[in-house]
Amino acid sequence: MGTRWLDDDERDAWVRFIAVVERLPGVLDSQLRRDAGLTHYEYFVLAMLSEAPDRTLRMTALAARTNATLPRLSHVVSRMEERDLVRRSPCLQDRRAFNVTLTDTGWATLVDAAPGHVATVREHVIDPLSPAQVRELAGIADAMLRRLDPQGSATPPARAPRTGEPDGAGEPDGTGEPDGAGSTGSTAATGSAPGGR
Amino acid sequence: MGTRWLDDDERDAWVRFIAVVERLPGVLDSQLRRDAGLTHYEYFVLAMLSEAPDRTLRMTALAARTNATLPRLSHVVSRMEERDLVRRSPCLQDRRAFNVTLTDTGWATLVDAAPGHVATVREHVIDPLSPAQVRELAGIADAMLRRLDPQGSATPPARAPRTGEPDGAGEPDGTGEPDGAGSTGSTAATGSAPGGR
DNA sequence: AGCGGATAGTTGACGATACAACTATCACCC
DNA sequence: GGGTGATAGTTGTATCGTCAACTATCCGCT
Repeated sequence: MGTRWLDDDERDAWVRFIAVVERLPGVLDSQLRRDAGLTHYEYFVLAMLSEAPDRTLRMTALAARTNATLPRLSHVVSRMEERDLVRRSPCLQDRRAFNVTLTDTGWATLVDAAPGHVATVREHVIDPLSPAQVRELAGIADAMLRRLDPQGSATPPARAPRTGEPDGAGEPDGTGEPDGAGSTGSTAATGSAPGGR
Repeated sequence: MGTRWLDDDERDAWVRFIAVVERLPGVLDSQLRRDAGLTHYEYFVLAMLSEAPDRTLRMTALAARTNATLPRLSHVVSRMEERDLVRRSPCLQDRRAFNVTLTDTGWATLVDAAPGHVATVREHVIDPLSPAQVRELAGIADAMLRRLDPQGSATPPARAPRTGEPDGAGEPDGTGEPDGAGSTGSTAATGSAPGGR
């Protein structure tokens, strides 16, 4: 069975796409590192936590939402814990598990970093595209994700919570909102994160 | 001046897109590492060289085509040289510069690796898309690339050779084709590379 | 000539990631 | 009620990439 090589359209799309995939992380990392002392991955961890109920997520769930492996997340969380950006606490329901919570320092760091980061994302990704292209891109990325992430663990806030529930699933505190900053703060933190709800 | 946050369409596109950007390299790397003992970046270096005239490119040109920094390329080439995949030789026209040439071993390694790699690219990137989406993707990636790489150094084979000409620009040997395998081999090597000419 | 700034590339140290073990707990079930 | 397999997470090592010097060469100018 011969290999199905890429035709001209396909090769053209692939070469450009892989160039973006290779170059974009470096751009995101260096802007955040320079302006906020964070890697893009660390930023994303903060953003995901900021949108979670009670600003808390289990390691496994956080790893899935941040598109990373568990060992990688574990190392990153250890370093972030030393900088007081997040805090680990044992999960009461499952003694193998840990919850990770955003600290006030982490929240402040995120709010600080968000405008510059969003500007970078706009400059390099969103603004060069027409509104129609932005919608196309969502569809295209979604199609790829179904192969790259068959469980759909990257964006679970939309569906049934199959696994990785944070501690105390039925938390008494009904306000999903973080204290203090109100909805403005939440949007700021989001920056590059899913629309939560 | 307030930050322009992302609206719903934009955030949706961004979150899915960044998930692909984060996950895809790992998938490409582990397939190639498992089946051919190469990283994706090393594969790409081999592929770019295989399409260059005389299978040779200067460091700077190769770095641009492979979307990498010069220090990174330098380290990678050193390792690949030890494995006899490529060879460095001083550039006669410019004594600061070096040419990198694909060896026969490197060519064979590339030909070996190509089918599996292309299959992976198809599975995760191309085949999930409709033909129309493939064309859309080329346009979208192109628009982003104009910001990420304003000089357009990623795909220069189409335009004027502003910099980084390989040694002996007017090489006597007129056949751009590698020896042996003919056009089939060339296509195989291409795999994930630009259509050269 | 020869000086100054830019370009080509290398090197070393450090930081971060992947991968493979390993521990501890859970869930099932016979 | 104890064994078995799966799950949650950590840790150590080896590798890879980035960043900041540093060397060598080239180009333009006076």
